[in-house]
Amino acid sequence: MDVSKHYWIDVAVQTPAHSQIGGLLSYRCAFEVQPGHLVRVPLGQRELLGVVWAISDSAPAGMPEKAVRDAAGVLEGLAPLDSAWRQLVQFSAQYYQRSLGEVALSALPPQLRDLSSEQLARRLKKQNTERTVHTQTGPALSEEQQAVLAQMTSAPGPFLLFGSTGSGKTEVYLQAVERMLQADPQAQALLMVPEINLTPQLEERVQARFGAEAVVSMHSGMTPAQRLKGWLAAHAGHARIVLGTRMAIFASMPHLKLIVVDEEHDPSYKQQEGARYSARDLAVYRGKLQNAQVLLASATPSLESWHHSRPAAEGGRYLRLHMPSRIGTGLLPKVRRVDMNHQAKKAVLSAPLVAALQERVERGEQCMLLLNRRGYAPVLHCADCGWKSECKHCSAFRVFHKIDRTLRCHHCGMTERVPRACPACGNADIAPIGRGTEQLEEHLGELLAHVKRPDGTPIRIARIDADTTRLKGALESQLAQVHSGEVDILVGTQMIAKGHDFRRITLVAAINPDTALFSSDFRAPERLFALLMQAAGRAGRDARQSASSEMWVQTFHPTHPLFEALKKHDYPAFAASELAERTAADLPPISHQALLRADARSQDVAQGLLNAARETLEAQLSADPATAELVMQVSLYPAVPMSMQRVADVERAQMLLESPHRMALQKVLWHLHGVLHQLRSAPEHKGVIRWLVDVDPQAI
DNA sequence: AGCACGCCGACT
DNA sequence: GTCGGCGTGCTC
Repeated sequence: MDVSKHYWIDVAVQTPAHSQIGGLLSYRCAFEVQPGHLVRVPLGQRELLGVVWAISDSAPAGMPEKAVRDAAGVLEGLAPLDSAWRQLVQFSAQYYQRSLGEVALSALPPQLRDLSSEQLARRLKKQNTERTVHTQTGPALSEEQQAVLAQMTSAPGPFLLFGSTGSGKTEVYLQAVERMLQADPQAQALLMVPEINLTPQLEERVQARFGAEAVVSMHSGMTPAQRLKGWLAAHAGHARIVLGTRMAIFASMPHLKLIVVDEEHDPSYKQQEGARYSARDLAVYRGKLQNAQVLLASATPSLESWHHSRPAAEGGRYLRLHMPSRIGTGLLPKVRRVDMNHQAKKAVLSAPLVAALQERVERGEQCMLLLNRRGYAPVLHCADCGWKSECKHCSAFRVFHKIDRTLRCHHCGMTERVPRACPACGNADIAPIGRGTEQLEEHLGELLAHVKRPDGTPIRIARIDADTTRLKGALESQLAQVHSGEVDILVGTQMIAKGHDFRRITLVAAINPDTALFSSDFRAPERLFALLMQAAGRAGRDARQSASSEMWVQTFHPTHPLFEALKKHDYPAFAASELAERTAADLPPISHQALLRADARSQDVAQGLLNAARETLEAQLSADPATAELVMQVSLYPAVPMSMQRVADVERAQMLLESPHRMALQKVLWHLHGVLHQLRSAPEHKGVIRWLVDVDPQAI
């Protein structure tokens, strides 16, 4: 391009979709750039980093030419982001209803924003070394593993690997990566895990196999400098393997050839703020875009992926691969249900479970108890006047934490010392209701105080939940204690059920899983089943003890089909019955949903905006023959308060949109966007703080 | 979202 | 008399 005369560029900068400048901004440009280059551009008083999206020889239409400002400069030495990356960002922005710039900029390492060209040049120089992969030979594969890898060579995918816990899925990932790296000297692979806690152990294994040089990690726990370094290495193609959490789906990887999504059912793959993307769904999209193989894997797949992997003749789009057997002689633990109807009233721990725990500890084995409620008791109550420990700012109870004698709101963080007497009537007799992990730990200590380990030392009980792992490194050190055998019984929330390979645990118990059976959230049973299967997978990982390992479930509904399926470790049966219900009720994955949420000072205002938006939208769509059909295809439900109606003095309401057609839903959402802009300034909607759209919400 | 400008309360 | 509260409005 002729440098003497300027031209125009359209740039994505970080502006939210609901501001008036949600789209691309135009600048005059006197230096040479290509789409995908990073540039600095003025906006108001500041100078921002932006991504060049388009280049044009003619001035932008619709604005006076002198209103167009000059781009300040380009980040030199950085290859432009390729078109696949830009398409991924563009698709995400559109699908999840955010501005292009917001998605693009949040996909880049934050440090890139405030780096001068000189600083960047120094970084690039340091990086600029080819890195080699040193592949160690992996273990011999089972027949099932070999069959899976063979299928991956003969079909394009995407694949859903349905493999039970302990069937050796990780080894399949590693060998798939190995094969791909060897076939193509440039190829890159992306391995995703749901949680940051799970990256170190996979990292260790990947580095042991391929050498530390060629592997980088990407997750939110890294320092800004580490993030930049890893990002640059992936962007340059030097990092052959990227390992990370959901954010890694946006890593710039020009030679991407394989994406693995481990534990693909895990809700953590769905971002819950900003652009609410599903990294798992984007992985499938990105695979198509870059012609990379996509492998989703789980022992309890999401019903979405299960449904998509039905036989092709029935419309399935993924190829389902099976690995049913546990490696070695290991067996899945026996599932035992305890009918709590036949236990002492108000007992937290049933007598047979207590006896089993004692027996295991005395044999030198470890046990794990799951209770999905942290704190000591979920609510404090006055028997005299009926006062309960409500939070002033949220529609929730403050949880009693005995350890520091506080009442804490788990939603807004409001913390107060426990009152000595009832704040409403002065009665001194206030008591906790219900149990949390803290109380379970205490209670267990009392019940088993007399129990000794085989070496005669006293029993040791530990608790792991969000409260005990608040400090950095706390989780690691606590897990290490479990591994080293210092701990006999581990009590915790679901964070202990995920992925940690505890070799000596032989008994896992779910203390009170019943609430999920009758939840208003239609996905609650699916999540419970996955959690219990995953928890069961924690028991008996050591083959020598797997024959005697057990998964206990305390329930008032022992014959519930969910527990029947769990007992048989029969995910397909569970999935079939859930899918039948979803089909009958027209719920996802049969239909598609989106939520429009409004936050306001009052519930009326929040609902008012949503209902006005619905009515305006339906009127507008019906009036135009080109869009009238959409009204028939998409159901818009009346606004309702969210299940957590008030958080930190903000009232929240939501409106559900549902459609059998994904595209129709998308179109309606974009119209809705315009309608909300029209409505926002009307006086009756004063007091609206914000609105947001959640496409494919995972909880309603 | 930032960041300005702009008009009313308690402080060196 | 100023410092500063956050309400409205604009940014290629």
